[in-house]
Amino acid sequence: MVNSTSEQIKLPKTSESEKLKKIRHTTSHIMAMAVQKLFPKAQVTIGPWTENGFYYDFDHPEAFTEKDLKAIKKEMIKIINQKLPVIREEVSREEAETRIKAINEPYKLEILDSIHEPISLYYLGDKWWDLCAGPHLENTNEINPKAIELETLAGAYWRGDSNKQQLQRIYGTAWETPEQLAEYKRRKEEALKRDHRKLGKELGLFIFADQVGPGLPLWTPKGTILRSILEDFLKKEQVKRGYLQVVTPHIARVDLFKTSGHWQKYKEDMFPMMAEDEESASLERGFVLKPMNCPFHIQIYKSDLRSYRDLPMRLAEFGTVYRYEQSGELGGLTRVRGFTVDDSHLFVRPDQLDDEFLSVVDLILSVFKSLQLKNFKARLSFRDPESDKYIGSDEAWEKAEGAIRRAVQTLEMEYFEAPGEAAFYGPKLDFIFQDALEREWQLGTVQVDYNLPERFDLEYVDTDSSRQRPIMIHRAPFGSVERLIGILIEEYAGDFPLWLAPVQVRLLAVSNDFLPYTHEVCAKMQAVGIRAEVDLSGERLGKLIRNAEKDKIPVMAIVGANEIEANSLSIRTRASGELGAIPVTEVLDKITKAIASFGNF
RNA sequence: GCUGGUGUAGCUCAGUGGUAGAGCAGCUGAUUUGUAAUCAGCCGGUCGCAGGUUCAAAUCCUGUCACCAGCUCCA
Repeated sequence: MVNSTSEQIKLPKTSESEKLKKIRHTTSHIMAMAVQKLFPKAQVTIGPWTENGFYYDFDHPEAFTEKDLKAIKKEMIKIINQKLPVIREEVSREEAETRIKAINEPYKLEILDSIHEPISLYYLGDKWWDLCAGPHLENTNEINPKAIELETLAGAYWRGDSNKQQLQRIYGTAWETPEQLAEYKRRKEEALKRDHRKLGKELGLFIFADQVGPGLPLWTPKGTILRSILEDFLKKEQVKRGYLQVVTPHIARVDLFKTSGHWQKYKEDMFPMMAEDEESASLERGFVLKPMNCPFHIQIYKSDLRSYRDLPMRLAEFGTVYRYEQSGELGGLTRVRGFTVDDSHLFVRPDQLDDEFLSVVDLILSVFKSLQLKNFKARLSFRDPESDKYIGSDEAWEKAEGAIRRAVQTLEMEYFEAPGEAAFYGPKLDFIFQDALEREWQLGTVQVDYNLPERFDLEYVDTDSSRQRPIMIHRAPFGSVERLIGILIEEYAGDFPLWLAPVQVRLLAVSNDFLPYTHEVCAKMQAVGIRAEVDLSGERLGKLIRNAEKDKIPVMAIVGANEIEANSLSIRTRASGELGAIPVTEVLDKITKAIASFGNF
């Protein structure tokens, strides 16, 4: 239940509050000081704020434990109570270097190398200091010891580089008041209840089986309804827009992916090649599970000579791909090893590129609208000019990035640019969503690709009968059906809108005497395509309702003597509670209309 | 892949070296019930898996698998 007082407590992100920035920065320093007091061997590295707190990375030979966290927090409170002034001092690079060398902190020296003047140090009294740009509070006693918490331990690589030393990271949070901290904890608890892994299990949507393997979800009948409805919905939208559905196999010769370049780039991230014998294996001759659908669709395009009149050609497939994700990356439905992409590849002429791109974005936005997804960010994932992991000419990249930028500007979308996030063959427009724990995931994506048409030597015959090269647009509004469902579960907190709910109506008989009528009504509902079921458990009404509520069934229809008398149903919905008796025909009408309009009862 | 944590009945969890427990679910029986739990009985576990230490291991040690948090990666 929503607590009205706690609802009023605002929890600003760090970036929205100067005060919290100072509190968290200073608290992270206090934590580092406490750690070094208790663990003199610990070396300090960096300790920035995060949107909900802060962390500090330490190099320390022994692993910190949960017990250590308690001791560290105690020590922090002592430091706070010492009322140490926080003093800023600006020093020259040479002076900073001398002082860092004096306390033997090699990581800090590296940081010094990478920062620009002015170089500032912050002292906690005269007991401890850190190289830091601030801002900070003026005195440690401005921190409320009851408003801080050390949360969790984790490993983190120095400078985010997995080839470098792994450090120990301590995450903590700090607020202005204990009430804020309590509210923060409460919201974290709430978020945990929305976790799609928990809800997916409770609602019986999907399972994982040890014997099948990690990252390989199995879809139950209920979960399959969800998947199928989503797929059918998108297929209908695609038919309206001239897409052509295709089907391609799950495996292919490794050569296919050598031509596309995936093998060279992602060999380690693919399931191992299947070879007939050792000789074939050594010659890299064999079959692989597909990690992408594009090379298959390209083959279909190539299977015939295409005219400029055939373009744009939009080949679409719900294609299941397999990627050997690192074991530590797997989790729920958001990162799996086998997943289904609502993939399509559009082969277009250069003069069609901008319009096609716009209509793809339009499709994606309309899909999100129907799914009531609002909290997403548009990311322009461009090439990192420093990196050499991309294929293709600079000219092709510039053209592709230009097309994407023109599209978001034409549509006046809010977006941000992310250099280094491009695919190896082209830039992307990605739609980023957050899960219940505020982790970000890419769902929809549109990519402009000049490179694969080149690698596969794609052509069409132009008006002057010259051979021209088409451009490819890769696009997937859902991205991955699995990930989408994970996000939807969390977005809806398990309360699916009527058109998506695996069970739309559950009929509850007040006593077994009324079951025949209940079955009759259920059959009527099923006959018009409503997913209805009768509760046969024979429990009392209170229990039936409780179970239906727990199963998050959107519409409960209660049948007793009164309803049979009036040929009606007592309707109770998850969203609005008791609605009273409504004639059966009206109920059927309302439900079918609500489903058709993606609305509620 | 790396660091740390967790793994006990279908589910949620208790059990720190001495005979494996609870609630819910399931089954059976009684009850025939009007808007979030009717009562009673019964069933249910190689304590993730494999080694080891010990008279004795869910409990201690080693390895392994899976999951969780974070890091790294993500076509």
